[in-house]
Amino acid sequence: MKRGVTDRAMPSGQGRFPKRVEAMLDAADAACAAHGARLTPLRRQVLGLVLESDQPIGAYALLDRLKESRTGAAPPTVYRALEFLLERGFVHKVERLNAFIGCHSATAPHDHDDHDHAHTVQFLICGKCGRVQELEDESVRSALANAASRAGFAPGRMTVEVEGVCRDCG
Amino acid sequence: MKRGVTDRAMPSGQGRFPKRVEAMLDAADAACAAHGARLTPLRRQVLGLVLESDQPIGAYALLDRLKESRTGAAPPTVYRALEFLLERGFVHKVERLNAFIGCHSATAPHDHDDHDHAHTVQFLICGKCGRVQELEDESVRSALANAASRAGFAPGRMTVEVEGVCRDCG
DNA sequence: GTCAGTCTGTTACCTTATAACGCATGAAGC
DNA sequence: GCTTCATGCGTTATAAGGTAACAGACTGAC
Ligand SMILES: [Zn+2]
Ligand SMILES: [Zn+2]
Ligand SMILES: [Zn+2]
Ligand SMILES: [Zn+2]
Repeated sequence: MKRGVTDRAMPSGQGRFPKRVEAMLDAADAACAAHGARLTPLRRQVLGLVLESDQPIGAYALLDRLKESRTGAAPPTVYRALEFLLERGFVHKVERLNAFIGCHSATAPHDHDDHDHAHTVQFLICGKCGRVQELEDESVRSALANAASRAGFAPGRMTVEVEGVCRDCG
Repeated sequence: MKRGVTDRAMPSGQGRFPKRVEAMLDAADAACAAHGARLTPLRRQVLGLVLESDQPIGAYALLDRLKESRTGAAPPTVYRALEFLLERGFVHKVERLNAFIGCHSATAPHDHDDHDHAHTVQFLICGKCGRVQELEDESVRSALANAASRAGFAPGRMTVEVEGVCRDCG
């Protein structure tokens, strides 16, 4: 199916997100602009969908939502957008869940250009409610960096995921 | 295809592993016996295949090897064996790679009944050679447990995976 | 031997992710 | 204007990872 110019000029899904999400999207947009990257309508929409979910969301669940407004959406559509968003640290992948979650520090209004953070992630995964909380604990990071160094290992991306029971579900 | 009793009595793949692997298999067997668990021929074979690989190995790669001697092998065959082996801590899953690796401390001759260890794993993943080294760093574990507690989170299984460059590849 | 529980074979299917190709858009240079 | 190149996306097809469900075979207890 061919798509006309109007689809670009007036992307569906635009403006549909709650205010708090739109604010984060604007912050992400600004952060992109500052680095010569482009938060295209598609990427913005995917990021919005991830951010409005209070739980990690799978790629195919995202795809289903995308299809509501983009008739041509297919797996590569969402995976390519996710690739960009992961690279920039706007979203993270929860490996244990094969699902994606928005990063609140990367999309904070005061964009702290924390590009390294994109690749050093710590999650607390509640096995009851399914919600995931992101940590940024320096003692964990440094303990891990030290342990790696002691093993003669040059550490890069770090994934830390703890499954358990959150405060609300305790 | 139907299989006779002879296949059980003389399971293919038996005795085919290198000595160091057979020693670990015997240790695992003993550990199972001590807990009333059964390291069946299939489970032993799958564990042997995982252990003889010096890299993490995927479920379907295991399946391919299994098929060489077990004509009826299908995905559930290997996944069920892996489920058992994961539960007992004889193998771990590397989440970032969707692959499985043998645990050397769980299959050490002097079986230290480290059942908790099954669910608290730390890996150093070399992005060049693909090999994975397992850590058991207490400072990382405790830093993570503390961070979780501070967040009101009751920690359970912990997954720590660091991607980088190993000593040999540095 | 019979029974219940466990383990495995077997079929079918679902979920997650990527490869490959080509068109559309937009900026850069002539 | 017209080319040229890079990027983003649509589209099709397929790879890779994982489970459900049911039935038959085995094991150990009675
Ligand atoms: Zn983050
Ligand atoms: Zn919870
Ligand atoms: Zn281990
Ligand atoms: Zn290496």
